[in-house]
Amino acid sequence: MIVRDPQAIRGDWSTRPRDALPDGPARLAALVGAEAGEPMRHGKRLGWPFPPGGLLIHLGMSGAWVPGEEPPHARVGLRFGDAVWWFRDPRRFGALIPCPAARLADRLAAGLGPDALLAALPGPALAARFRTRAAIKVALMDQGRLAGLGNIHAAEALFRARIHPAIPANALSDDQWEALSRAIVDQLRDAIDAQQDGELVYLTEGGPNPFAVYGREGEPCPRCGTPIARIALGGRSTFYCPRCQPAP
DNA sequence: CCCTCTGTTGGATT
DNA sequence: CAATCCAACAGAGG
Repeated sequence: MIVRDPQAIRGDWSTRPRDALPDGPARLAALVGAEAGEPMRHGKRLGWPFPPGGLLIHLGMSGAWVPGEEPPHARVGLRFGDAVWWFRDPRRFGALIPCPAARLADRLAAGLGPDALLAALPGPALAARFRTRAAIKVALMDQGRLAGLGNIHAAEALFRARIHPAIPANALSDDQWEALSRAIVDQLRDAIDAQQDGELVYLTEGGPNPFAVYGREGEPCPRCGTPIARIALGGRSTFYCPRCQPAP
């Protein structure tokens, strides 16, 4: 185990290096020699047992695990046999949280709604979790309502469902909830499939933009050709097609 | 070179 | 409540 940045090791789900665990490196070192168990996921969080210890992981905005030579911005390296896997995280919002194996599952799900893929909800159940006047796009990104959608996949799911991102969540029709329920699952499944035989991880890693509307302001909608629009919702850029996703 | 803007997350503040 | 700011850093553009 190699710790390049002790502040990547946190005591709780925090995006801030200042919330580093004081004895973080020692707590991580306690995992050395343990046999890895089956990793678990809930929303954007990971839990990885190394009984009797374990590790909770959040990649933040820019975190990734990469094998091989030490990359720039390496925070922690874990050795598995001959291979070293590096936690690389330029923006330092990612967190590695030591946690007893017995507590992993609880802490993994604490404060989160159901996982958008593992516990996908049919339309009516989805609607029940979104009784708010907040814009549907903002509500979709609230991990306490539904866990797993961030800025990119919330926008992409709304495009698939043909729903304008600024519509108040509690104003959607039954048909729209049904469409959104399917769109969320389809979006996440397709995104995961694309990553398994490609490397479409982040927009900034070079290569073409793999998304239908995200990051495509002014470009033609892939469905109707209308220029993609961009607005800010909840302080974040949101992309949509003004024709396929009509305003409320 | 310097300054400003933007960003894949999430929490606190206003 | 909804909008704004902030954390921390890099890259792009003026």
